[in-house]
Amino acid sequence: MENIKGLTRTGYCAEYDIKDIGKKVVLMGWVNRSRNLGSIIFCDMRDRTGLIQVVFREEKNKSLFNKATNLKSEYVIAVTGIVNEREDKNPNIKTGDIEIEAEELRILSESAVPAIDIAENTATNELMRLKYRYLDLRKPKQQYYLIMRNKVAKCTRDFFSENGFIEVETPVLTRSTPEGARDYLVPSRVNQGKFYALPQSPQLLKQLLMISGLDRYYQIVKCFRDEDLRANRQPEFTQIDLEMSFVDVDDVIAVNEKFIKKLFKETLNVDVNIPFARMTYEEAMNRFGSDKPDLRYGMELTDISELVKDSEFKVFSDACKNNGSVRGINAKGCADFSRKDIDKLTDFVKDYRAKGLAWLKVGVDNEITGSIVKFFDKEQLTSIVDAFNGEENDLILIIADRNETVFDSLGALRTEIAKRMNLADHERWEFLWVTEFPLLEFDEETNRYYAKHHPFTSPMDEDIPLLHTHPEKVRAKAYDIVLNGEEIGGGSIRIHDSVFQEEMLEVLGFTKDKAQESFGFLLNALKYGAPPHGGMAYGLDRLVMSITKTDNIRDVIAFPKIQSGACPLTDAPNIVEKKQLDELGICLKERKDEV
RNA sequence: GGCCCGGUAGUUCAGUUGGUUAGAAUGCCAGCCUGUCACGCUGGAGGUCGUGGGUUCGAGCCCCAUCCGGGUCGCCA
Repeated sequence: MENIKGLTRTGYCAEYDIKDIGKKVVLMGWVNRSRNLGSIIFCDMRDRTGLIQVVFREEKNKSLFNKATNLKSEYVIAVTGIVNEREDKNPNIKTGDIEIEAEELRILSESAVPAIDIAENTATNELMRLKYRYLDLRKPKQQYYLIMRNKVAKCTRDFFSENGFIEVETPVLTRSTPEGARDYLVPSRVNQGKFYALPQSPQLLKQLLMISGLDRYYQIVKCFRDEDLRANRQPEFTQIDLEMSFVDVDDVIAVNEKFIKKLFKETLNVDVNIPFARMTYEEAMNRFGSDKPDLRYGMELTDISELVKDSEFKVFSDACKNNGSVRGINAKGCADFSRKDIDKLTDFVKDYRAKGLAWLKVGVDNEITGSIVKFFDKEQLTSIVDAFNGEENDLILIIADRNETVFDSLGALRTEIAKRMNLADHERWEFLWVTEFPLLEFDEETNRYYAKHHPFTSPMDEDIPLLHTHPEKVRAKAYDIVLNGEEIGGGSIRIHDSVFQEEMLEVLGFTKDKAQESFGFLLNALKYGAPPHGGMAYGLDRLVMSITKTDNIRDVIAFPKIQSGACPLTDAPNIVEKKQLDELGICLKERKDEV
């Protein structure tokens, strides 16, 4: 192996073009591919900017040529040479008009045969890719994700700095607070038997910063939640977190629309129109069965409860009687779905606790067929189909159940069918604010109310009188920002009155003592002149996913974890030395498989 | 914890009703080749078919259990 003594890189591989012909250059990078034709070798060299072809000719320099015959995939090399125009150009790569006529070659580092394909574009299984993540990240596509993520972070810092926000770091070793996700715990050596918790978000600390008078805070910050992983959920993820003093809902929304506008201009050169559409939670649920509707396509829900509440079809009439409803969607042009297809959709909605899926097809001459025709006369069927604006070749899918189940399953079904029929225009960016979320949710298992957002969210002023009489009807000053059917962020105006905050905790079932024990530091702080304040947090990873159009969160994280929460590269989590446990005063229970 | 999909050569995959010595592409090794660009041509090496058990004359294929990966429901204030 050789060193780079005396060599200074003149530029990146893909930075050169036809204008540089005749220049002497020094390049460093990886061997993407080498093609040996016998007396001439073409070597594609790669760095993070792309590829450039290097030529070695036996007739020109025998010893240099012989050295080049040793080049293999992923060797690291330094090449000195002259930029030449190619005899045969390659329009498929950026530097296809030129090549480097090699004058010197140094092999800086050899490579074992790569465990995964880098130059090939094969879809290697993810476990392998993550185990060799440093190789996987050599792929241009993977580098694109990280480069885009950096652009988002840079633009975020630029925007919030320019708008008077101050970036403040909050602790990673903090305390566990009740409510919310499961905490990651860190044992304290100095205080044995006590634990830090990693933050699920810096929520309370940023409120304290408002009380401190920082006025506007932001932070790009890691958050941790010990819950099961999903395609868009990692146990550690990054938030763009912000908080503002002396604001109400519209103020927070206005600043964030400006931010998003700048972000999309600078990352994708896309002009988004502001202000964004707004919709209340109630409207979103009624029209789309979801609090994060994708507005790139229609297929809205239709409520036919009134039409069928007295029908002889028990499934429909019972649902209406039991405070539920009968609703459906019209899958335009899907009448060619087979029974098997529809059975699969039925299984699909069962995942969302729906007990079944009723369907009607509109055929030639408006002939109506389907699973429920025998329960209705012709006139009734026509009125149902009309309610859906059903036309020839439409498939109408109906669910009768508790409202919650109806919305969950139809909302998911709408998304599923849109995916199957490719209804979404992938070039469109549909932003939406969903507002007026319910403040509380009742949990039947524990028989109490939980904060839907978090316990520090302010109710809407006009709903405060309902807090003790009809808690479920109280709406919150909470808002989510939705992009193409994905929730990319959310926030709320917070309670800034300590007495009212205590009252809220009481509604949530906290005794005075328990509230003081858990949130005493906040309740105390609120007594010392807390300004009205509110804020937002974006899921940075999800935002980058949207911008880069990937549906896998692992793509936008350099070293992500697999579904079990493990890191195949470092083998974390792992066992530790007994000595470490002793110092922490921790002794492990025997594992079942060791008993 | 439930449900669905997957696990066969270094990698990506095929493998018929259960039937001879488990195939292909790519990668790798050797040789040839002066304009390739997924270079080409010739030859070669490379497999506990995730693991364990069962059914059978015979299992990559069927059955049971189990492990691993992905998706999803629950969960994620």
